[in-house]
Amino acid sequence: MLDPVKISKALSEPARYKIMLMLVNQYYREVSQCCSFTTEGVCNCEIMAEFGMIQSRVSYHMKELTEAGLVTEKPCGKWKYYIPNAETLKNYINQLGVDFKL
Amino acid sequence: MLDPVKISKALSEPARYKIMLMLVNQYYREVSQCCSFTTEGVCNCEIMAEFGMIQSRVSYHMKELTEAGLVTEKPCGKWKYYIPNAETLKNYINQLGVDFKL
DNA sequence: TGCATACATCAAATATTTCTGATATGATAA
DNA sequence: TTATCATATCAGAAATATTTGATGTATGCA
Repeated sequence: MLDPVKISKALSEPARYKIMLMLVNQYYREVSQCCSFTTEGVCNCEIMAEFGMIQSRVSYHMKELTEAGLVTEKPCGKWKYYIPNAETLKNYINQLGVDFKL
Repeated sequence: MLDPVKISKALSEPARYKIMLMLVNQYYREVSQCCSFTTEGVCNCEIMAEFGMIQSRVSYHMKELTEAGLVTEKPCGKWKYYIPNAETLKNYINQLGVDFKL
């Protein structure tokens, strides 16, 4: 099911942790920076701008986060929006509690 | 203070996660396998035996766990016992909750 | 249609982590 | 003391992860 080692690894990269923080804080806004209509989620190009990262690097990290289940992708035309997956984070925390008897 | 990225990294290695599970489940026993008296904690050689790992490999991983604050060392003669640090795990979980607004 | 934009993917380079065997340190016991 | 045992540390090898630039794919617009 949920693999706490895999999620730990996804969170263990500083750039990825920062991206997760950004997603959590900005994923719901009135007006998106890219699409001309209201939407939720943060797109690739916003992450590039925020951290000064090149496009392929952002893509790589978003794939890692998505494969760990920490992020959900929402394509929107030629853009792609990312939404943090609170369920996975909750399950991860819960699993740690069970595994380590907290 | 507490660095969630560092703790994630410590937990992101399969061998280390398994060692943490072992520590949590065995750190308090009536009779130690190594010392001739009752003690708490699991020693290096028990971890070696449990997972079939060589000594330097166990030492390496225990150092990583200790430096992340996940384990506390308790020297006992020529042995060294490791005790899981529940406080760090709790703080880690708490920090994730704050950071990701759970 | 052709062009521009956004993101994905690839291969190569670089960086980092993990593993191993050798050796060092420190404690115990004869 | 000397021998032995448990653990630490080191240097090199091996394995993995990350970064980059080039190229591919798909969408939207003129």
